[in-house]
Amino acid sequence: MATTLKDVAEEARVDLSTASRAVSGVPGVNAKTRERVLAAARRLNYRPNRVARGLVTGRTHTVALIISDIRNPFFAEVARGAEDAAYAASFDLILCNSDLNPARQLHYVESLCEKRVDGIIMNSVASLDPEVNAGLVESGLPVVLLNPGASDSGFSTVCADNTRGGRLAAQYLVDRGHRRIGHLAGPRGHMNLGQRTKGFLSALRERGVADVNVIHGEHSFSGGYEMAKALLKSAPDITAMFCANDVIAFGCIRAAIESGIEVPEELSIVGFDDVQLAALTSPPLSTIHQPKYDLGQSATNLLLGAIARGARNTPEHRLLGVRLVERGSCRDLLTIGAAALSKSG
Amino acid sequence: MATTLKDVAEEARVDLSTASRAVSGVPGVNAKTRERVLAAARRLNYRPNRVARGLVTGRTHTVALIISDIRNPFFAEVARGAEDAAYAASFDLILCNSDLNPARQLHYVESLCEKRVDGIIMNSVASLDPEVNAGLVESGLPVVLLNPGASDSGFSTVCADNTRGGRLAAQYLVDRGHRRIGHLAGPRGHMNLGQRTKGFLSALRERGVADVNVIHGEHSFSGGYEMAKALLKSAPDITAMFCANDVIAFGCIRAAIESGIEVPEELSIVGFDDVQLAALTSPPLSTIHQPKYDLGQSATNLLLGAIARGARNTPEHRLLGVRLVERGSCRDLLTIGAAALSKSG
DNA sequence: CTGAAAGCGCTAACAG
DNA sequence: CTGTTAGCGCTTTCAG
Repeated sequence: MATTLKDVAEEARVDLSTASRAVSGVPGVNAKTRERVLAAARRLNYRPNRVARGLVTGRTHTVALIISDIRNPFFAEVARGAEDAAYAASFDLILCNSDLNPARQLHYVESLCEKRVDGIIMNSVASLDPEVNAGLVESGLPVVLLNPGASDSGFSTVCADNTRGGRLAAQYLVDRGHRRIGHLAGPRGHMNLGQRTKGFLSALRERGVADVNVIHGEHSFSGGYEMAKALLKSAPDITAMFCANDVIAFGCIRAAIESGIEVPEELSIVGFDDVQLAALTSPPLSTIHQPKYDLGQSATNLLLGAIARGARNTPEHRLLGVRLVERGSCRDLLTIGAAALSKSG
Repeated sequence: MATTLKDVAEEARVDLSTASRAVSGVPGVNAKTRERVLAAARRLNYRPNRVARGLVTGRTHTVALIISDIRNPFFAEVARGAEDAAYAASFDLILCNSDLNPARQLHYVESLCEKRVDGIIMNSVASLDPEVNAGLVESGLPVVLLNPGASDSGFSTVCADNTRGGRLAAQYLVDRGHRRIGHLAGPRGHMNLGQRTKGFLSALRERGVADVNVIHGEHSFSGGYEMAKALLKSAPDITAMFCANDVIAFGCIRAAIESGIEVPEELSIVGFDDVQLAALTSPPLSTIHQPKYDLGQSATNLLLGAIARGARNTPEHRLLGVRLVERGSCRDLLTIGAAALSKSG
């Protein structure tokens, strides 16, 4: 069917091995012969078969990215950073959506190993069987985690400073006079979101704020909507809400609107991620910014480095900075004018 | 290094080929022997090498999706539909972002061919070299296009009824009294967006509306922002704007806000796609809904079918329905109250 | 610098 | 039902 290297070799009247050398560009080949082979290849419209090459070299020039859902704009941004880095190095990127489902994640990991991808970037699901995890480490397949990672997981990690982000949110809210606060935390056991919660709560505690309602749920638009509905009902007197990510915050805004609660007049909301559309919601969302594209790019470059090095490397851990972006979703309770206005309204 | 089928065969004291049959689950194997092989495989923690298998079977169980940018929420939705369909069939999905750059798209297509992916789903870039295109068709590699496609391209296509969507937008605006209209069309030569423009303009013409300003640019947030700025300056008297997609519309809203133009009071805006966050902007965006997830899923299933069938099939063309979703970004100029209000304002 | 030969790990006729 | 024998298309020693 397709023309093979053998055809090219015959056409150029050289041995298969010489054709191989010429085509893959290794040094020791006579310039004339090489040109002859290349010409023959062009004439026959030759396309090297990477599968065959992969079988002998043991490298596929392919990496995989396992995330929960590409529809979350945060991950879209990460994926783009990852793909750009992969593309720059002539690698391809396999995209996997796990929905945080351990079974689905496991399926991906196994399938990817069988396909001999050169490396994997993923959010470790806490519930990934420790035995499988150990097997993965032992297999020597380069893996970069997009979360802080269990201290000893043995993998490299790249993630934003979630704890600090959580603290920033707490500080911001408390500085503006909020004392009865809600927190939409997302799924239990999620490492990144969990750190945000941890940082948020500890900063709150340090500031003597004890009245905080934490609720868990899915870290999606509808999850945010549902958590907000529930919390708004069980604790109607809260004045501010910290959402573990922007998409949750969007769901929260929607829930507030439907409940006739004005944002930020009656309820202040802080998100996390600083997704592009955070600037476009009504009101625009104040949120913790993290470098999403860089996260994907950095993780991929780290992975690519490990692959190139070949040998088992000592894990490296990168922590990327965060900052608060102030927009219009929070009210300052300490500003007299605003306070008076609200009391009278 | 990794344990191979040969190891398993030795461990189970059978021939390599028998081990192969047992592992790949072909019928003619004694139940006892099969169990013995499977046990050995488990004991040795055997992982079949799909690369090797791929070399002999000629199938990689991998398909690719080439889009312009995964950060466009429309494509994130499409990609998820595609990945779910692939996952359901035990295929993997390689994600490629072309930015509509012909060189980058070409690079992907060649690289994917060399990697022997089983099929490709993509937005054909008009400027993809016709010769390359022909070569692709001739190669017999299954391809599904996410756009109407040049009549004769020889590929299957799956896309929304863009023309009808454009007509819907025109009708809606005209019915509400708009006569001086702008259109942010996106990049020249883009097939999907081009059809929207075509449908929009022809419906406008049929209704006797001649005063329409069309402007081209990138089909991104910043592209929308820039096109809107330019158009708002050159034709400040327009009362409505049809944006070729939602992301453009978001940029348009931002431009209007910055120019002190109120939406929808002074400027009505209609988008296209009905991206999830269209409901959350201020004001919420009225837009043409298209089934994004289904698009990706349907395209993938079509592709998978072609792959399974093996032989070259006659191209199939699927056109998915659209509908207008009315939200808050358009004003009805024919409503007396509103009109009076605006005149006095 | 080039050719000969071996083999990557697996499947697929073909005999027995 | 199982073993024998060829490869899939390519890289990579090893000689010459």
